[in-house]
Amino acid sequence: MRLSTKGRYAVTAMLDLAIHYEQGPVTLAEISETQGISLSYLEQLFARLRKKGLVEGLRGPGGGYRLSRAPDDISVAMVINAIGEGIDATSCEGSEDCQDGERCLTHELWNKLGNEIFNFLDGITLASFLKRDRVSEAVRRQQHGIIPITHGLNKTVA
Amino acid sequence: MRLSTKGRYAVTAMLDLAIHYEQGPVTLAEISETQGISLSYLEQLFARLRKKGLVEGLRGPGGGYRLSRAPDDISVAMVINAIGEGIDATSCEGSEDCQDGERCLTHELWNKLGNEIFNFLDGITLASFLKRDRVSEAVRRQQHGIIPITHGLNKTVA
DNA sequence: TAGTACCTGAGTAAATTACTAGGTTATTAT
DNA sequence: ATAATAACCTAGTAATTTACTCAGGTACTA
Repeated sequence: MRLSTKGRYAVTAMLDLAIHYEQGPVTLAEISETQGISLSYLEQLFARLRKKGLVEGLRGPGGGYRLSRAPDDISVAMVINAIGEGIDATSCEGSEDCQDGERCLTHELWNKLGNEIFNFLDGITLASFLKRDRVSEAVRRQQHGIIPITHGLNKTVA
Repeated sequence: MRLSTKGRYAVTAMLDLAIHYEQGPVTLAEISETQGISLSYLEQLFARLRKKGLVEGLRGPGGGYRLSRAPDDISVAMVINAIGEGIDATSCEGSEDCQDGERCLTHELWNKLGNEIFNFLDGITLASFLKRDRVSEAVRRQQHGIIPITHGLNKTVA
């Protein structure tokens, strides 16, 4: 699980496709211009998205890319996952490297957190991401019932 | 907002301190050995954690590091935020670079998502992270009431 | 006052990110 | 047919970040 600018590029580009869903395909040249991302870099990102079955490429004039599923059937987690192939895993997955019990524990715990973040992002689809009011409402609802946020750090994020 | 191996190093190291909370300080040499992280690298990470007021350093024999707050008062978000100083922000925060409306929209939307991830991680404290059963329960509760997870992607995460 | 451990900064190899260049296919409009 | 279009593919590369090393300091305490 990894979250960086690369993932943001992919998500914003996918949002572009989601906006123009059922309006025909969108060319990478258009996305490149609108979002200010290099064309060839986009091509590399979309090659991965295509291999994961998230988008379809249509060649020739009037061609471009379009989502292969409905916007409400593609989650942010799926996009980020498709991009960052190097799933990390940092060795230690049951066998070797794990000598003492404690190390295994923290690894397992971290994997748990990773899964939870993934599940969280998997609950946000491209469609819900566009209707921002709905998203923020849903997430606000999520926040209830768990450990309340007591620290005033929300300003310093990204 | 950024999530990488660096953040994991910091979180696992902080968990180590959380485990030995009220048992006196823990030396970086110990963490380095247990977790398999370079000592000097740890020192650099802890310098930042100290500047953010998350840990206290105690010099001299029998010294080491300890949490400056209780484990249930330090969130995963705070740790990750303390480490990754380069808050990203990728230009475009109201003024320049934003020419067309659409670009502004996606940027704003992305910032929204970033905040939501942060809030999510801010709800997970070092204490709750250790009591894993509690965490997973809390997160499971979170999952209810929002967009249900329909995709079976949980295996391929990190 | 010696030892332990924090602290600082400079440098560095490896990996990743973001991008460039130069092609080849496939499709469509003329 | 043919020319334009746009996906597709491959390789290389500068910039940045990550993870680490080295060499010193500084502060505390037994």
